[in-house]
Amino acid sequence: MGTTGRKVGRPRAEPRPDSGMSTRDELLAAAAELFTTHGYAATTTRAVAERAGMRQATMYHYFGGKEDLLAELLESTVTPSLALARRLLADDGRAPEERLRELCRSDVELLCRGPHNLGGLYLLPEVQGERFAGFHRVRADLKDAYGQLLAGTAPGRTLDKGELALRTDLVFGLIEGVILVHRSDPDRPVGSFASATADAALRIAGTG
Amino acid sequence: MGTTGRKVGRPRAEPRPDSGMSTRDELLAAAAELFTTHGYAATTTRAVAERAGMRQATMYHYFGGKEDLLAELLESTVTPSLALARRLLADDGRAPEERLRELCRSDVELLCRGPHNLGGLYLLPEVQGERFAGFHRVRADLKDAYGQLLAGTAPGRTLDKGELALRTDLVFGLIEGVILVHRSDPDRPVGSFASATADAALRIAGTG
DNA sequence: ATTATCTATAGATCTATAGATAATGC
DNA sequence: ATTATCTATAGATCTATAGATAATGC
Repeated sequence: MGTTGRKVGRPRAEPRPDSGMSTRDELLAAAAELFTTHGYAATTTRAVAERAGMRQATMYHYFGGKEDLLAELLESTVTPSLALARRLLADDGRAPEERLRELCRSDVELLCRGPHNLGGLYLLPEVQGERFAGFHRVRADLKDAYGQLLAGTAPGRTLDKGELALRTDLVFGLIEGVILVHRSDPDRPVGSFASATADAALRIAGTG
Repeated sequence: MGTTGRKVGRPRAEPRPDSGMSTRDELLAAAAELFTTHGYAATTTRAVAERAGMRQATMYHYFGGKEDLLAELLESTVTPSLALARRLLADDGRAPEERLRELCRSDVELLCRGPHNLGGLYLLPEVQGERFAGFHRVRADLKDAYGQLLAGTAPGRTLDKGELALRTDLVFGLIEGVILVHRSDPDRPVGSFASATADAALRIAGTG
């Protein structure tokens, strides 16, 4: 269990310095990079495996196939966001506006940080398939959390249900739209952009 | 030149009622449907051709390959939008806010109307490739038009260049984000949604 | 003995081209 | 003669499995 590479098993055909990640995580990282840049269907299992430093067939020791890689990546991008949303919903001590702003800011950071545009996975057409129901459930829960925070935001005026749902969609759309903005300009400084987007979200919410 | 189908050339193996469209347009329509639902790489030339009612090889009589189909579809979705933006920019008679609102509303309608989610083509990862430089140029021009209208919108306060660019990105991101909103709820009534989105855009622009 | 990896490959595609064919047009 | 289509196919993949191999662990 030292810091040097695992030694059990046949050695790789083309050895590499230890990345520190597990082989499984190396495969996920390679898939993330290739899926976001070339797309899911255009990425071959061979490309993923060799980017991760092994031969094509070896991938099947860790994953049942390409779909499993995408499913796991998708859920890993949206799960931390839902966790934060739940914490914020439970936090009575702060004004709903502040909590909504923080959720927006954090999500923009999540979508824009990281080596590859991981958020870009949302854009893949394959994601619509019900093979990825797990992801869709988590995403729906997250959107629901946005809606609840947003509802608490306008105590003065009463918003009817339809109006509330519409504003939730617009705010959620703005945040997910960030993926496209980030794709067309990946080098933008993230921090100030996240704050500005959160401000814009609050203006859409109606508490400007 | 009657309204009945063209008769020249070998008949199709599986005849169909005349759709009224040219064969070329039938191929484009088939490609639009399949690209938006299954993605570009996952769509085979055979699938496109057969959806359009002919055998795979016949497609090559009309297009050089799959890429040509996507390039033409992409440009056709963004070109009408740029045309409207240019008309609005030239129209001194109306307030910039009103013109920006109309551009936003029209773009949301364009992205949401139509049989398939044509706007969904923007989301395909392949689109980033420089093979589609034509599309990117038109899209950049469109974004520029948004920026110019937005600049005219705030005559009171002076926005510095960076602030203006940021707001343009946010407004443009909101509009393109509509593609994602529409994808997750395709049956929403478009008209009122377009108006609401345009209002939200103006709030982001700073002229609420 | 267990493990992680390798090599090899069957079977199933998919794209693009070559060349034949069945209509109309002249 | 021209045209739109067809059939057939070469060549290039790609996925997933079978089975061998080269390490460590006991």
